[in-house]
Amino acid sequence: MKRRDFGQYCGLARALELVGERWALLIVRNLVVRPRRYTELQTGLAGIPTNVLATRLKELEQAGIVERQVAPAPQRGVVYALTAAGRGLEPALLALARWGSTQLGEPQPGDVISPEGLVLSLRARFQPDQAAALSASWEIHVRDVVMHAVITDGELTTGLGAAPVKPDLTITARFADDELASYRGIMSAVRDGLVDLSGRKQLLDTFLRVFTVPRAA
Amino acid sequence: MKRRDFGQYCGLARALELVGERWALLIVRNLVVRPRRYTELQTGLAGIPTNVLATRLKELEQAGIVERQVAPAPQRGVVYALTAAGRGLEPALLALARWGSTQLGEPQPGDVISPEGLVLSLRARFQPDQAAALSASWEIHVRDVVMHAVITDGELTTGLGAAPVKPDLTITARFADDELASYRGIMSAVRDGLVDLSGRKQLLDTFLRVFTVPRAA
DNA sequence: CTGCATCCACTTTGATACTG
DNA sequence: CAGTATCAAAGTGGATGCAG
Repeated sequence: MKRRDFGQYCGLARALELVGERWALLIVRNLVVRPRRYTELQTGLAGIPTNVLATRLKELEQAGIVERQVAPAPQRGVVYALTAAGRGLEPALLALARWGSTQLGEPQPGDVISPEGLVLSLRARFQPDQAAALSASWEIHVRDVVMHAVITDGELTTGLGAAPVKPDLTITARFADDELASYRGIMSAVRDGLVDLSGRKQLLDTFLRVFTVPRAA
Repeated sequence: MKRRDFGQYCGLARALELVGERWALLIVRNLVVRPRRYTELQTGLAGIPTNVLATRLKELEQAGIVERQVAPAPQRGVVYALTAAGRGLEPALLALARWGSTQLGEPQPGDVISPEGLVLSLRARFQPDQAAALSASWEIHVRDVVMHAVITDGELTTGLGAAPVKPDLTITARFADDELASYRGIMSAVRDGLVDLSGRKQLLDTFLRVFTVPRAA
């Protein structure tokens, strides 16, 4: 059951042995946002074969990255969650996402955007220096996806669903039916005013500043 | 010749499509340190099949990550180097290496340590806040590997070979013949004084401080 | 319905041999 | 030196089956 090692005593090689296989990091990406059931992962990862998902989950569990929890009382089912080690992958995920987003061309026909991808983009684009000592919260609605970004004293938390407390500003992006609601698309909509706002509207500029990577970098 | 896409318009997915295949990031790792010829990569990546190396190099070139240069006058041969896009992968490489190094157990029999792995470890472990406004240079000798670390006003440059200018301190680590000269091994040797020094010996503590990830993190 | 396991065609990888 | 050619083994994608 052991994948071929690289035979190097090296952090990068080890990382690739553990999460370098196809689909592995995308599974971790979805679990970073929140724990998920098997079928949620399956539908969220549009296109992953079920046997590959099962295999990866076993390998990731074996590696101590994912934990298989049997949900207790109400729903009772299997829930997959990241361990502390798994959560430790987030900086690497964000770094890869930042680089990859510079390599994104035009969306191909058939491409989809997952809610988790949007949350990851938000985190990847966060500019800590722009948010120093800031406290503010936003809720973003785009098609049927709702996500939130809360900055407390410069610290960011994001996730899917409504904000945990009433957000300072709610942004609803309007999209044409045939338009892909990508992160860039959302930011363009915000820039061009193609949004409905509710709350402290002056926080729209702050949003743009805090979640846009400056040109120079 | 196109590898199956993930079908997601997402930075992470794109990154994995471009450099997610086996051996790809290890090739990039070696090229980050310096351009290499085909055979240097082959021997440096102990264990990579030659057809896989050839395939990866073509894919990476296609992706605009690697550049194939025909060396000019004296040696004339093929040299592979990273493009600007390829160099942009370094933060992601370092983040993965940092995580992976927390997942390194004991070295397996047969494991090797590549010089490039050591250089990457040095960069991955660099603590910018500990080096603020610092200027110092070290040359590290370990077995037959020589590498250098130069900090100029808080900015780090590292590489293989002797330091570009006379280093402030030269550290030569002593290792038993059967001991693996890993980064951890080197740092232990430094801590335990199992080193020969030449130069400003008080820079040994600085070295440890600047290139050791603190416990808390 | 959820959470997989099995089967099969196809692709990628590893190991080795060989060539301009 | 810088690869290509060949072939077996392993991994992946897609469809389907099935128990709790």
